[in-house]
Amino acid sequence: MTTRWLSPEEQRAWRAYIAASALLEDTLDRQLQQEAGLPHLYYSVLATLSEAPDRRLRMTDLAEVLKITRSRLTYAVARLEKDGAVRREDCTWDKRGSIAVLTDDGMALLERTAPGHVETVRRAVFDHLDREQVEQLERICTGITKALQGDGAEAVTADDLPWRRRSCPSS
Amino acid sequence: MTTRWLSPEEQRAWRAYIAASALLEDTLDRQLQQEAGLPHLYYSVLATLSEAPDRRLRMTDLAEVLKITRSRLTYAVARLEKDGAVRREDCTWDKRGSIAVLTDDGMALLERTAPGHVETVRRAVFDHLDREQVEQLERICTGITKALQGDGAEAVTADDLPWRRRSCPSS
DNA sequence: GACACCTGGTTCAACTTTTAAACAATAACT
DNA sequence: AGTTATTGTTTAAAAGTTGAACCAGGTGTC
Repeated sequence: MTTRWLSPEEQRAWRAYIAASALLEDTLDRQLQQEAGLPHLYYSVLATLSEAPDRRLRMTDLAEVLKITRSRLTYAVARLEKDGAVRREDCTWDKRGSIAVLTDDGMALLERTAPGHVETVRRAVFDHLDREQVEQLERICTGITKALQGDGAEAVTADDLPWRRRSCPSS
Repeated sequence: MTTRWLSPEEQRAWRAYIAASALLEDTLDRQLQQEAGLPHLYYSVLATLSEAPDRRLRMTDLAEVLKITRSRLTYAVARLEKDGAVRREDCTWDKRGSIAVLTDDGMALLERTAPGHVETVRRAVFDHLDREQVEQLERICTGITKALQGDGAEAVTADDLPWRRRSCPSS
């Protein structure tokens, strides 16, 4: 089968994306490293936990939301635990399980550093987007995620989690 | 000053972006590692060189286009040189300079692996975007880049390079 | 031209992260 | 009961990243 190359417009968009994402990730990493002493991924772990019911999430769920491997997450949480921002608890209804819990210290760190982070994100991204573009950005990214997530899977975002199977044996 | 938090729409868009970019970078890395034996960044080095006039670019220019530090680039090019995909040449009109040149082997590698890469990008991104969205994506990303690039700087993309100062002493 | 200062690029050592594979424990299915 | 699948961690190796230090060469000034 002959290759379906990118059209010139697509190429431009793709290059713009590559540049922007590299620059953005770099900026976020530096800003957070500076202010919170954490790389972006680690901050995301805390942020995700902070919004979860009861500030706790099972490792696999957390990994799924963040789109990283469990192995990578184990490493990250180990460090966050050492920093005192996260604590691990055993899962009572599934003895294999391990639950990451945001500590008060972690919450405090988050609250202390969130404003700076949000400001960075805003300046980098949202300050120059109109309503329409914000909406498009979401749609575009959701589409990408869906495409990459194996088509059978439902979209998994933080919002889905409170009702997910592993969260709690409420049934 | 009170924090300008993200609106719910912005939050959704931001989370969608975080998820998509993590997943995308991961996918590209794996696909390219598999097919070309290179991570995405390294592939981008080759791709950028392949489009430069005479398939060569000064290190600083290359770093600027790719939005990475010179240090990081030195490391990357060192490996690519060891692989035989890139060769370094001395810059004749500026004796400090070092020029990265895409070798024939590098070009061959690129040509061999480009179809698979493009196919991945297409499936992940462009297959589910319409014309309008492609255009928006470019605009959004260009805006981000501009915002992060220090406002004084002109946008630097591969397209600008043939005419850039360091490329050639044609003046 | 001598001086100071700026740039291009590399090197180094420390560190962090990532990966993949293997593993133990537990759950779930048949 | 006996597989098979999942959860989460561990391990060792490799890779990548960083920042600072550094050299060599350019640029500008007086």
